[in-house]
Amino acid sequence: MISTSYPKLFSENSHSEEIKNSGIPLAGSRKAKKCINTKPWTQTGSRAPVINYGEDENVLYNVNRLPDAEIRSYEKPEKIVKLNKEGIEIAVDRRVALFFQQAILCYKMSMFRFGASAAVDQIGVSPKMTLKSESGVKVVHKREAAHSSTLPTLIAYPKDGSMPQGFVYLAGGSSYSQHNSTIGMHECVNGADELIDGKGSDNKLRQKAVAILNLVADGLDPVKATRQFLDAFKEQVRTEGKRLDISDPRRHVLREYFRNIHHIKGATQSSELFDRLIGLQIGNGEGEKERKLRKVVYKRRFDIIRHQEVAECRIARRIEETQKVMTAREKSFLEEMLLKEFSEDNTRTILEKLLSKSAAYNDASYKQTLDAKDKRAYQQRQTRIQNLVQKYHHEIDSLKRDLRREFRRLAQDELIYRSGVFWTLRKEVCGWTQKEFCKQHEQKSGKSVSQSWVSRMEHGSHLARRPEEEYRTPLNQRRRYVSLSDARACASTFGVDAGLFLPGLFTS
DNA sequence: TGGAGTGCTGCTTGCTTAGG
DNA sequence: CCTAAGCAAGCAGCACTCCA
Repeated sequence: MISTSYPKLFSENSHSEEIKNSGIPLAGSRKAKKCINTKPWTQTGSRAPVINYGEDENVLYNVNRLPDAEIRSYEKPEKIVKLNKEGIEIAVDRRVALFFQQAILCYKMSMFRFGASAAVDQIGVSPKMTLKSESGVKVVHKREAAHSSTLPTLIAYPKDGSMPQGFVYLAGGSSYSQHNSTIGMHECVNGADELIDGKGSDNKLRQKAVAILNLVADGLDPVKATRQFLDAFKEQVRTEGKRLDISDPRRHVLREYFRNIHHIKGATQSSELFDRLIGLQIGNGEGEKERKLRKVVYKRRFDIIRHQEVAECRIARRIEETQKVMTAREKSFLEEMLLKEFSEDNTRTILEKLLSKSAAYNDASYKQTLDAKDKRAYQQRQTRIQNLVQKYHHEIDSLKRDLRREFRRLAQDELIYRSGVFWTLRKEVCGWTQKEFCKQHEQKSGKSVSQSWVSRMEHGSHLARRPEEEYRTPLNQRRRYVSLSDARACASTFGVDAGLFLPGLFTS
């Protein structure tokens, strides 16, 4: 079985300990982060939301150019909902995707009992939208920032009673930003959300979702859990809808929700939707090979997703620690400095996700598009950042050292993940011996490899057989790192998509 | 000054064999 | 029979020297 030869790296035990140790208690007041209509370098959260506003683009970008009749029509509930149709569709999609992600992160974390609290972070603010015509017809749409997640603030309580007040589960990582990103829509949409979610102890969706996650922590499969969640979601929408007056705009929102849920529910019957969410292409078939592939690869994928998230939180905590002594302005300068410092592809991706901020403004091509005023602002910031680096050079040097170590570790973990996938595919999915693989590999890729080569490829997938000091050959002779080009060539031999070997990126 | 030659080092890899 | 590790060959990169 997998467990006997699975490296410690991905064990549930080590994860839950680490998550607990870096857990931070719930903060008091709600913080909202602006992510559009600012300079690109101050766009906190610009990467987290899919869209900022849910309205139809034709209206959104023409608020001053619409005919009177159309403007007036947007006072009617059904038209308000139609205006936000796309936003609602994305919101429902994300609710399901984000629940699935949360389920993966909670899977087998039986050390914790989970609970929920109201959102304390909000990425994206939502100013009102005014539709106005030349003749003076004016309709104001009050917007509210609607969280896409049912459980933006998931609280974990260690069952051993060591932290009775609990802590925000995996706060600071990129999944946390995803769960706290919002879409700005007419207030009736958020109103409908509030009806569905409830406050946590009223047997509405939030409470039901937490209950499902607690089952997941005890071993319920995240895919099954997501299907259960969808059922609960649908049921809640139906119940709330029935209670509302026919003229209530929220009723129309709920009806639109219902249509979307019905649609997604169809998609969740097959495995393709879940494959896509964790970045796998297994194929649309539900045959024997696909079934087997899912059974073994999903577990690996869940593990690496959780593992990355824990690492991200650790990195986020380390950055926060350095920021503690700084003013708010200096804090944002520090983030920019890091984005610039770690600009190689792999580290940049991690940091961008983590800080919910795109570093594109540092690219030469972007700088050329700036007008004179913006260019000056950009330059000014660069000077200030340099001053910051001088002021805190001691703290910043130490932070950079630590981050480099973290990134190296992450890269290492990814290699171990790949070698695990290799072993799984050869043994569990294809049922080949190492020698058989050599034969197949030569036939399919033309590259001749030895049995030892295969053994070395798989070395990372199991724990060391003996204590390290007992080996006479160094590690680099026993292990071969699975490079991306290796992965591609081997994927074709196994007859699977090369994406299986790549780290699973979630809803990004 | 630059190119060829030399030896050192570290890394990868196939062959062989111990051990399950 | 299958897999992992020890051993050693082969190879690339590098510093260094020598010579035209």
